[in-house]
Amino acid sequence: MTIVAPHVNSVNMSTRRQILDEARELFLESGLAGFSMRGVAERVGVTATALYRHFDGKDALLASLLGEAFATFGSYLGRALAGQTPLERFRLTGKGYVDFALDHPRDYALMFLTDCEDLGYERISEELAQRSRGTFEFVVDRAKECLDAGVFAPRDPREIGLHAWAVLHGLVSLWLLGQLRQSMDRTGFDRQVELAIDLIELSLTRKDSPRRK
Amino acid sequence: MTIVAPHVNSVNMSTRRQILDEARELFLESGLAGFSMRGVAERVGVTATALYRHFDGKDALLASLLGEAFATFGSYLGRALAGQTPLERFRLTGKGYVDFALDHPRDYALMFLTDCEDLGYERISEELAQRSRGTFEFVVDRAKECLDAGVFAPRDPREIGLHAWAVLHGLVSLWLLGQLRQSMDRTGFDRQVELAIDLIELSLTRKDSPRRK
DNA sequence: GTCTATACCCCGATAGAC
DNA sequence: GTCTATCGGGGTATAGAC
Repeated sequence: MTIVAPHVNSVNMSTRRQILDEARELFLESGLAGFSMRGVAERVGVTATALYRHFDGKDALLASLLGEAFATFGSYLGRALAGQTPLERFRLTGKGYVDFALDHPRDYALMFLTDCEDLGYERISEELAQRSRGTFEFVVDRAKECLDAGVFAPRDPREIGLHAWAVLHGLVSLWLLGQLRQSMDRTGFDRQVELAIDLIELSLTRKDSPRRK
Repeated sequence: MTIVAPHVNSVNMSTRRQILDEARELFLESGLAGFSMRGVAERVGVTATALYRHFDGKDALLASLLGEAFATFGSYLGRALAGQTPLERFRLTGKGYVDFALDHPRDYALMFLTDCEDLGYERISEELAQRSRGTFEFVVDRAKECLDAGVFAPRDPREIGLHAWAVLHGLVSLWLLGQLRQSMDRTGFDRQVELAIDLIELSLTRKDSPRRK
């Protein structure tokens, strides 16, 4: 536990901030594998042990980066609210999801491609878990909108949200992990994303009344 | 640079085999994070450096484990050929995929959840890349069967295969990485897998002639 | 050929001095 | 708050014993 002094001077504040900034930069450059306390310390200009006065350890530092990543992620999804119809907002949410993953691949990897136990943020701050749930709820809400409008055939909105999440996460992670590198280029991938969103919609829209779009 | 060992005598074979077995066991117990040359060596009863007489390094050792994993994976997919109709074989392929992932989570993680660059099997043996392509071709063939039978609406079979792969990979990887642990149990996950396969089928089957099943 | 011993450089983390 | 010193754990290259 860190006890904060009653008068937080600007020097302490900026040190923490500086560590965070250098940590982020190192992480973006080198990924999780190349991310080390010693590396961060060198950039900041202090010894590695000094970092432990500001963060509880490597995991805590990564958790802070993760928090920033989730904030950015939320803003990407939020753009979908500009859509004019429930279905368009649902589709734009998917777009935003993929855009975030491609714009911030390191962050995405930290958020969704790292084993929660592997480098132990199993008991990561409750604030993060909540933020994670929150973003999922956003997707579920988009699904509910479509259900209420009668665009989607009746189904559990959480099942819909999870399915859509799985489809796009699967595609994005295959791409980011290099599994598709030898069989398609970026253009081909973008087309596959389009197709995936189309197929999700196709499987969810009701067939009896063609009031879509 | 690389020492190729095409023909090895039986004495080497058994040592090599023993290393491989202990490596596999350690990997299954501890995962990639806990997998170390020193750990393997201790189990085998030799020093760590001795392993380098049999394998080019940690990556080469992991590549061998990966090869065995792909063999097992192939047998899981192959079961789908017992299906009576093209659509059933297509669906059974998906089942086999998920079954493999759940029965052999460590292997699955090594195959599909590890960055190809992270721990450098970027230029992994061509044999492995071919095996990987081969399993994908199996899925594509199942899609072709359905297309030829008129069960699926006309579409590029490779796009279908990739989509189905992405859906199940996404679902499985969210599960294996613990992303769903707090929101559903194993039963719920199994139901979601069923749903995912249903939705894939729904989005691919032709709507004009109901000659499915 | 196969192994051991040693060594070098990486890492996370702690204890205690200033 | 930051330092030095240090521990335990890694991958792997080299030298040399058998």
